[in-house]
Amino acid sequence: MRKQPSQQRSQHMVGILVEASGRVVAREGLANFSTNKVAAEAGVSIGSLYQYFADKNGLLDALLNQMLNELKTLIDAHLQKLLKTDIRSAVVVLLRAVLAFMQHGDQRYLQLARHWQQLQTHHVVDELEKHLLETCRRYLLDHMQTLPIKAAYPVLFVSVNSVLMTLIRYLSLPNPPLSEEELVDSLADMLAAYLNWAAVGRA
Amino acid sequence: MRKQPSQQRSQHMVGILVEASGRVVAREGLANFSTNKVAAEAGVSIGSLYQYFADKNGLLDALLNQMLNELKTLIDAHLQKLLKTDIRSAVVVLLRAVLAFMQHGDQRYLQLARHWQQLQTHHVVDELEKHLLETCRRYLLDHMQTLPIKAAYPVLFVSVNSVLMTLIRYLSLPNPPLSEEELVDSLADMLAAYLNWAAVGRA
Amino acid sequence: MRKQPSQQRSQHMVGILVEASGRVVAREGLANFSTNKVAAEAGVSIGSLYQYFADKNGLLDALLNQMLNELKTLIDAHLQKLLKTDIRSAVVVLLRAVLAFMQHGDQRYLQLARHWQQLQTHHVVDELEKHLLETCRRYLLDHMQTLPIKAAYPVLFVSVNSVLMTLIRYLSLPNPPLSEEELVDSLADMLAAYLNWAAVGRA
Amino acid sequence: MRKQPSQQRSQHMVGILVEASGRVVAREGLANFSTNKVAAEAGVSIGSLYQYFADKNGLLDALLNQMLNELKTLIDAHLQKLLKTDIRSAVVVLLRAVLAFMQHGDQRYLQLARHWQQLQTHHVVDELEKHLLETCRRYLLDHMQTLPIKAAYPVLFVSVNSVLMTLIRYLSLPNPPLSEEELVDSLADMLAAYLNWAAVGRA
DNA sequence: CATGAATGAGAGTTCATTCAT
DNA sequence: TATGAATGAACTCTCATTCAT
Repeated sequence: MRKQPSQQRSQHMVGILVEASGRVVAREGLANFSTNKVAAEAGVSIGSLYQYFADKNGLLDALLNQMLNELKTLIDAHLQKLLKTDIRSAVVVLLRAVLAFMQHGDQRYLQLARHWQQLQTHHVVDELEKHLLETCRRYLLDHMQTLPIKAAYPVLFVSVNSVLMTLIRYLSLPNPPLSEEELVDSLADMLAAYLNWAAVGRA
Repeated sequence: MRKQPSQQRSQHMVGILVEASGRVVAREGLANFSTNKVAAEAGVSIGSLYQYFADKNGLLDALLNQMLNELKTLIDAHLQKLLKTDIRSAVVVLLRAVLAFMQHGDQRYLQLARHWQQLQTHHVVDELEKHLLETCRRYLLDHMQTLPIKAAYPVLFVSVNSVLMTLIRYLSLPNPPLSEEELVDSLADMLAAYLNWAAVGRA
Repeated sequence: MRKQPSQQRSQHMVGILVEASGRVVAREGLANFSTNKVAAEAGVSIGSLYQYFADKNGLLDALLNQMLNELKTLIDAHLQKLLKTDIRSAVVVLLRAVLAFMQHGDQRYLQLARHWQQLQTHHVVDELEKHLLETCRRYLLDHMQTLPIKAAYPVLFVSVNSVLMTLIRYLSLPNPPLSEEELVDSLADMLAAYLNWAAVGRA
Repeated sequence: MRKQPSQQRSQHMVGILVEASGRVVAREGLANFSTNKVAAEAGVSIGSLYQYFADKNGLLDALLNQMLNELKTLIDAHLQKLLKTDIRSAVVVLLRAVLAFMQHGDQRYLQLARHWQQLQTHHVVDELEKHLLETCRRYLLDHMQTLPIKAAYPVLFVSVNSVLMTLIRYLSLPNPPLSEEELVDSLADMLAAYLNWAAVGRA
């Protein structure tokens, strides 16, 4: 059972452990991530770790949630700006921000993104998808006139996931066969073409 | 050095072990895949397993290659038909075939697809991508007149991966929020819109 | 990295494991020495063993170092006495001490001595040889007048190894064809004759 | 049970297997010596191997016996010459021959000599020792006048083993701290000094 | 007799988790 | 609560030996 951190010390401890997890993931990769290493990295006993996290997955859960929240914040930070531009520019801005986010600092999130499949917790990807879907929906709502799409769910699902998953695939490549510029541009082109088509073609 | 035990018995044993690997992967997932489980599943001693496969990765390699070859065959089987239709129909046909393939039987390939990141041998995904890229290129070459795209690499990369990765994402969802029909249609729409745009927009 | 568990408990555990290693070596020989057997012999889990020793060699290293230190102590304990007597007596005293040491208790050290070749860590034999060589050199220095040898390395090498290796050979014999007395006397005679000759013959 | 090779084919087979064993030992070392490798090296099935040799040790036994016989032959080949010279020269000649023998060709015997301790079969060393002892005895008998030793067993034991074991020790050193010349000379000096002393000192 | 596929005990090692202190 | 020594099941892989063909 995960402990309900009701006090400051607990919160503090949880923070320290998640931070340590991040460093371990960044330094050793997900494959070499272990509870003992996290405890050592945090300068905390392994016993204490288990007071705050039910098991190894709990740590990764928390780390992923942290990532999720930072990503949500990132998106929301760009939201007002995004709502005012055309799709292509919006996608470009968003993708550049996400790419930068993934690569910043010690790359802990890059490691997670590259291996999200083996993480039990799909809920993070689901949540991120949901957030993006809603952002999308809002965008389309704001652009009803130029892009009169009835925001059909399948269109959004395919749009969001194509971009997201292709990004992850790109980040997984040791020697990417195309530059970030090219990737971002192409994805933006694709999405713009798709949504424009969806607006016009169905009109 | 592994022995290269000759002919029928070997092939038989190799087949049995790969088949057992498939069942273990299907039942327990890639994370819980182990040589002992495969040997037990195959009703064979662990020693025998190591007469035919150098190590654990050899087993996964074989399983992945099997999948790769079946996928290639699947694609090539549809090739002539695909070359004669428009993009949208081509994508629809291909996706339906791949979806059926991924879900048939015990879903062993689905497990592999979901966890392709942790497989040492990225070469299988890379090969599949390559095969699809070439198929794509050939298709575009055959449709030069209606789709005069200079087959820029980024366009192909984004096209192939958007479809492939979104498919994998869809197959990973325990409760997919859209039907296969919807998924296939939307992906086809997107790709058609993108490639048409690429042809026209750049002309 | 092994933990460096601190102080008493550590030392205790290390002691227990080295002691158990000794018993296993004594009982089963070096060829059948295994980490699992040591853990079982120590009444400790295999996991615990690996908290204190990096690997199988670590265990043997410790055992060998123990032996090395005891031997060094043994030699040094006799040093003052040795320096005051003639060579023959010195060799006799030393050999008797080493023989007793090798045979005491469960003969664990005898096993090690017999199989020193297959120990990765030749450094123990080398160290012992070095210690003996230095003791020799010091002895000769103290007896410059009666034994004016320029302490040529080959002379020392042959002296030390002849005695040491013949001793090991003797200890390896299940039914020695001569008594300890006879062995010790003969070796002492040989060494005395050699060094005297070296002193006189080269003068 | 070892098969009694009563026919030519058997003899031939035994020879082939022993020869193969030699090559495997030479190439891979004693630690990596395995029955399967020997069978493969001999171009014979592992099953056949076990028709001629009871177990792994049987092979090494045979190999050691081969070595023993070659060494005996070597000694005997020098016998007449040796009997006519002084001890020092005799030891020098013998040691040079043995050193050359150990290092010739593919060094299979060097591997065996370096690891004789872990070979179950001490009887080979025993036999060699016996042969050398008898050769020694005969030598002393022939030199009764200049070396009137009553051929006491301990003297012979120490003489033979000092030389033999120091030689093995020398051959075990990866970076010998003295040259073969120095080794041979020093051992010869030691033995000559010892036996001369034994003759004179006891006279 | 020859074959060589099959065996399986046993090797070294890891790591998530527990529990006495 | 905090600790961290202790646990042991599970892992990958080897190799001497057997036995059905």
